[in-house]
Amino acid sequence: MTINLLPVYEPEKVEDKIYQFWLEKNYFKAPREEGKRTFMIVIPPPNVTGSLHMGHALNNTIQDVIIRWRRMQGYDTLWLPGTDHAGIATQNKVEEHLASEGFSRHDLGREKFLERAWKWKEEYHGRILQQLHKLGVSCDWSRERFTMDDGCSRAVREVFVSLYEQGLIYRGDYMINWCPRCHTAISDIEVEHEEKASTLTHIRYPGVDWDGFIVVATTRPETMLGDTAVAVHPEDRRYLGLVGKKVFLPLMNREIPIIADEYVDPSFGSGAVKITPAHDPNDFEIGRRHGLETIRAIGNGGTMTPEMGKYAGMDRYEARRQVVSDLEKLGLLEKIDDYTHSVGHCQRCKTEIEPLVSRQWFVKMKPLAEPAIKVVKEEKTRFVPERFTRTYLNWMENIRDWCISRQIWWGHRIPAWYCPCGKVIVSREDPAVCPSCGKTDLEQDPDVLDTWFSSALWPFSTLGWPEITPDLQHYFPTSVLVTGYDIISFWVARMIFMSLEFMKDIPFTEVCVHGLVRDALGRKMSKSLGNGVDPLEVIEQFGADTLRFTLITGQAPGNDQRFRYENVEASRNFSNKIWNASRYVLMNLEGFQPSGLPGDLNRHDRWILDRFNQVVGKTTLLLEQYELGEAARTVYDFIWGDFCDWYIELSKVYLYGKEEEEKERTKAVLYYVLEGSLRLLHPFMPFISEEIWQHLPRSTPKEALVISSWPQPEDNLVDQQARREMELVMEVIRAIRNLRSEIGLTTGQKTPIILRAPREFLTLLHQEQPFLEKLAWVERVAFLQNMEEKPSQALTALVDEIEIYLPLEGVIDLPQEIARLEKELQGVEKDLARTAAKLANESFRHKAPADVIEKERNKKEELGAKREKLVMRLVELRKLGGA
RNA sequence: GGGGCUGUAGCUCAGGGGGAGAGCGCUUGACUCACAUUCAAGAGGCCCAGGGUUCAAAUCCCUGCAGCCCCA
Repeated sequence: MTINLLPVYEPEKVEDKIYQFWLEKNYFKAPREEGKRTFMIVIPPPNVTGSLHMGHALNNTIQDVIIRWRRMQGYDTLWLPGTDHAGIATQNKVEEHLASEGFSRHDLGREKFLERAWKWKEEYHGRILQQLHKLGVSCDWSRERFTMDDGCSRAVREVFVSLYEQGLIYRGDYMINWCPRCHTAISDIEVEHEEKASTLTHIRYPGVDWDGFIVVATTRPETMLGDTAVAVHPEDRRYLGLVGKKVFLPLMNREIPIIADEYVDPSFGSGAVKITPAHDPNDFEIGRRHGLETIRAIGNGGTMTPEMGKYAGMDRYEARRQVVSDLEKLGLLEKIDDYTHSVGHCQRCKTEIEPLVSRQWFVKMKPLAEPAIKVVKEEKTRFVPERFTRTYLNWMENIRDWCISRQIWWGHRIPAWYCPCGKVIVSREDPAVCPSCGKTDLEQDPDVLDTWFSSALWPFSTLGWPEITPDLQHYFPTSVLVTGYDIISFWVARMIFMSLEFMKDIPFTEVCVHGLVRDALGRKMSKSLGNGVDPLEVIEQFGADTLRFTLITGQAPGNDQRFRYENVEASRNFSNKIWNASRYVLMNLEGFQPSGLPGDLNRHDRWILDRFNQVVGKTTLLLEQYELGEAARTVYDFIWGDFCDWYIELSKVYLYGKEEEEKERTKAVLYYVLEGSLRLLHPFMPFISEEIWQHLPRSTPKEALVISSWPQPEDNLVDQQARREMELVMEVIRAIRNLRSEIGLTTGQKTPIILRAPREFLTLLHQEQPFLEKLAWVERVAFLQNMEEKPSQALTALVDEIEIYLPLEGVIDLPQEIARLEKELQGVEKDLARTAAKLANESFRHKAPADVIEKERNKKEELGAKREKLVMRLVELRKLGGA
């Protein structure tokens, strides 16, 4: 075969071609074979708001590594892709776009607006797909889904109606979080809290029919316009006589009661608090307990309501200033203190949230949360790393009802209809007439559902539920969910309780949680900072394999990572290393037909095969534990450190030598290890591994690496002796190189070497002589007999009990050599002292395990021998140099 | 206020009860017949501080300090 590989790997010439090849051959399509063990992942559906960022690249790479590995292991594998309609986020984008044309969504109307939104979805969906292809993910595209496609919509409808029928979905007037900019209610977790420097305004409320006033403090003076009471703690002596009396609400000229409630903290401020049931969650609760009136002071647009007298229509911040200044004029402003408190912001647009009372739809959470807590406590679903179990449980155990209605247009319309007679109809089919009065002018609720409502059904809606499809029966529950820790409560938790409710089963057995990809300085990547790195750009410049490998090796389970181009380059260099190692092997495989490993393997072969075998075991174990970063590093170290740096170098002695038999044997081993390494590498770097694999000669008709098998450790490849011997040989080679560099020899300047070794090592060293010469640039190896005199003018090194001399007649710098050996002696003595102390310790000898003691004894012996040799050598040198 | 994570070489980070690791950077040398996106050698660290458990702690536990995150 002709070898036509360039000396530098060019991913752009390979990746698209290979991906097309995989697609054409349908390798990603899940076979759904009865009786075969299944492995399934549903993709966390990317939002159709825009393009994919580095976090998506990481998330999808992790999934792809896992799914490719399992596919190679022979599982019936399904990775189901899809996208999310992302209600508020997408609506905002489309509205922004409209605004640039000078329209609002209301100018357009609901229907036309939705057309625009679908168009938007089509465009970005296409972009996302293309990006995922570039990344090389092996999703089953024939099963792709969208949260608003017909099937998912049917699932949403079924779930809503069913929960409503069970009384688990209800509608009512409650305190919700309102975003005045998005103009919709949002759920508790869509509110981001931020510590903010603010002020605490102390206001005097004069007594009605009693002298004096009560001081209340607030961070939001404008809400006082909607106050309907002042509350104190029932046991607060300062106010004992006042409970039940009234105060005068300034500016609004209303009288409001003084009430007593346990909730009030008497140690905070004056011990009295203003109560605004319409604009504070706690006040709302107190208001309900005491039957207080709820007065809306702030409207949906963030401006004061028409009932607010002179403040009506004023922006809430302007009203704040005006209220304070008016109070001051009236002499009712006690003081203003600096104060820090946390303020809620809209997750989507960062506008300050307005808590207000509004009529919304809610999911009753307690009954749904209980089983969801149970399955995680019983480890039916397991978080990796485990610590995220706490995050999950903490949220689930403190859960509150979920506000699911959104006052936007893009999303699943709430399947509720209102009849003028007052009847509310929630049904699976669109109703034509009111079942109670027969009227036909029914109106559907204008609101849509929280995006996460449909995402919560994702693991089963994508498999066809509510229909019981073959896919659903075959693949559900899914195997693992791969996701960032930032959406455990948004998404993971909700999938678990929805799945338990509707599938009567967990949605997945494991949750593999990863961290965020930050910028090189450790900051979150964000649009506003402009510090985001576009994955596509990295792919174009360095290739998808490189990006994938960078993300995977930079990853420790559940931890954030920084994206740095230094790491990208390291990964790029690694792919080039693999490329060139493969070139070397292929160049030497002329006329080779693989037919398994030969029977007579030499030490080098047995060593690399033993190492390979170890790496297979270790990599597999790490993947099972979702330690993908460690797994990738293991493969990296093996390919570069063992295979390239050592075995390939050793193999040159055979391949460039004369023995035909040795050449054939070496070729077989090179082939075996390279081919196996490509298989280990494939989940991490699918493109380059497939490309090279396609160039390998084959005797079996297997057609692609992607569907080949995952290597398994084999007992007959274990070889402890080869391992020990090669470690020694490598150490000797390193020691010689070390000596050579002491005196600045270049690789071209070959030197003789004199060895003196115990008998047990002589055969080994004799056999390894050509390799010592090749790898340590030695021209001649001489062996000293036991009693023979050592070379006086020479550098010395010790490996085990092997003495290595690098003769240097006349040029040796004696004082320098003595200093070097003294330094080494110091190190040896330090180690020896520690070991000796350990062994001298009686409790160590009694309580430490036998193997540890044995090891320590051996160490002591070795170190002792080494010290002796060093001391002797120093004596000789000192005699010579007179130093 | 509750919970969590991190603190290891100049930088970024792995690891983890018994002899301190990688990549990058740095120093020195080499275009050695796969690769200079390379090869070889080297310098560099009381593994945040204090206490406890243990024969043995960088590793486990507690406290503190510093930074980050989540939840209320």
